[in-house]
Amino acid sequence: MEDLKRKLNPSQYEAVRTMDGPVLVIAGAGSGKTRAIEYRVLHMIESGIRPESILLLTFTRKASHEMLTRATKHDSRCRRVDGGTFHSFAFKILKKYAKVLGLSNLFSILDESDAAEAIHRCAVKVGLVNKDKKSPKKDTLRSVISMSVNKGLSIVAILEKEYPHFMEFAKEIEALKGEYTAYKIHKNYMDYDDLLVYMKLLLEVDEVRKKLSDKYRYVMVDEYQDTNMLQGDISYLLAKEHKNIMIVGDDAQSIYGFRGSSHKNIMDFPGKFDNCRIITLEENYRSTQEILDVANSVLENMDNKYSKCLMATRKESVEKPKLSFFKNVYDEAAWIVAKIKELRDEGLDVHHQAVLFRSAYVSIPLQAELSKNGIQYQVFGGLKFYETAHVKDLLAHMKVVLNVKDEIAWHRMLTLIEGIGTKTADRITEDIMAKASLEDVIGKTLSGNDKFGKSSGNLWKLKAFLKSAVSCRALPGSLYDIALDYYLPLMKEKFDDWHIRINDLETLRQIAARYDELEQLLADFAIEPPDRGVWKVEPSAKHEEKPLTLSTIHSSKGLEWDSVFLISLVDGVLPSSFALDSEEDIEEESRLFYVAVTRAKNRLFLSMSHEGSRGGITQFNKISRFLDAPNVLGGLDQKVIFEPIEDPDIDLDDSDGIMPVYDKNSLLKRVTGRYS
DNA sequence: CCGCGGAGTGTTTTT
DNA sequence: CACTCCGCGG
Repeated sequence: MEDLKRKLNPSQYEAVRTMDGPVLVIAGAGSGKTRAIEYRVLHMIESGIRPESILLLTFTRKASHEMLTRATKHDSRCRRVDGGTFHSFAFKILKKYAKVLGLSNLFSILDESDAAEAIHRCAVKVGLVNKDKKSPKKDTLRSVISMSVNKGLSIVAILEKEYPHFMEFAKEIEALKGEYTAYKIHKNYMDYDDLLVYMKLLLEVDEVRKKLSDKYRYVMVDEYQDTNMLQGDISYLLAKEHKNIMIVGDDAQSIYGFRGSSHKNIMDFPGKFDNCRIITLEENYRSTQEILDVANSVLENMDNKYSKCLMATRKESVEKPKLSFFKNVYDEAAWIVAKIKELRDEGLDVHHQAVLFRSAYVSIPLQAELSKNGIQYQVFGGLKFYETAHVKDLLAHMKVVLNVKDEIAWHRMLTLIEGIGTKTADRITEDIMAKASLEDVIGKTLSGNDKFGKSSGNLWKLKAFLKSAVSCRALPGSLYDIALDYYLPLMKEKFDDWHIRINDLETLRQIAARYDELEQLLADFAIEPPDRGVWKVEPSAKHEEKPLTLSTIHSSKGLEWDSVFLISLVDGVLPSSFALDSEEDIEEESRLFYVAVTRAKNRLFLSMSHEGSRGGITQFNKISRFLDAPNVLGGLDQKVIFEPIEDPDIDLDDSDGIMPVYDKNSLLKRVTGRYS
């Protein structure tokens, strides 16, 4: 106990010691909330609480893993604490209890593009694919329906705010939403939202809720400012019986509004329970005051209600945050890489440094520069490799082995085959849907007669693949191997750049080989997708250096580094141009900036480049509006590294006075040896 | 009915 | 500028 008191400040200590009843912890950036949770888990277990009865819900799998690993170092029993994301927890529970809702516990998860595909199928059924009127596309429909589910608002309300020009389709989309829901139930599909919707529904069943409350006596939810209405409801329901719940969050770091999260959740929490204890962690242990000043002054400039002002506990300071301007992104990338190497040479390993950005695409020039310099890096956020067409193709071949009714997967597989288009694939899929098992599909649907016209000749390979797939359905690694054997020729047909794409499949192979259950592999891919692997650097990376982190700001949440580079601080990138017409959205962007800045412990480098290209033409980039304010700029050390200068060639004399050597025809002759 | 080629469009953040 | 949708030829 004395030990705890020494390791924690009074607020943290209070949070750790308060085990029973509802607790709200408002924790500013860098205030040691991870530490508080870590020690709270530890303290609970040492006080005799069974680790299995603790549930730790976090926003990303990375976060929960990190927390539990740290606690496990002190006490190995911490490993038995249950935790994960809301989605993965819901999946786990639904596997066990789906039958209570009348659903099958053998369901497949639809990721976003699968869901869009499914919605498209329903849209065709409902007649929402209009030729004359410009009807919304499948991705738009998916997004509207999902937002309406997550925010608990009507389709009309969502359209009003996000897609007013599609207002005339409101009734049809409302109908589509119903159709889509029915479709998923019928086909044993769940999309991401369903996991939460059905989890909540389950918790509303008294018997189930009591059972789960008996098991999970203590609930903790981290990053609560990023939960949406459904996740909030799930949290209340989980604690309804015993009220032992601690939520931790920071309204100034709410950055997932686009997904329906609301910092109102955190404000409303104390009202949901009597005698909710509120603990505030204010002191910042992470960053220097100079860095915090930048963060503070950006929030100051918003007309919002963040009362918090971060105060550093650290007194020493390394250097003032620096703002640098460059001519173009290549100069920016080159300077950053040079700086990273400089810091490394001073003894700061690259793995204590990170480069953060608003959108993944702005990191591409930097990635090129890093590879050129042989620096290992790892990218978080942005396009996931499991979302790429080739990975989805291959996974489809594994999905149908698990769930014969997965018509989206069947359809995907079939259209890969030459001679089979949408229509034929529809017909075959329909036939498959009437079969009870994979064996039936092989024996009946693919029985060899040519009821599917000229494409039938190409189906025998599929049949052969499925035959061998049946025999190794229990072994994800082997299934992967035979699926690749079958898919590789198709992939070479489909993609010119298959030799690059095959790297992702190799990653997939390594992952698949680690699983001994197909179902778990596929679920993890949908719900807790692995990050893209460490980028392999040419021949020999120097003695297995841990990689540099490149990350979207969203994915950097909760993490910290000694030195942070925040790049592309251009108005239209951060804040994103999508946010510009809504005050509310711009505020969220400013919180994003705040999150980014507060990741840095000692050094912060802000940068932008002036030469932008939008839609083909170059334009002059303006500095992010968040920086362009006296109180922010005042706290920065500014360097104009490359002024946006004119192209030096312009200063050369032009060709006046030099006689032409070629005309067009003689030039052609000179170059090609031919006259036109 | 497949598949190719041209036109057009919108381009973020994540489970 | 990459991807999707549409229209046409085979």
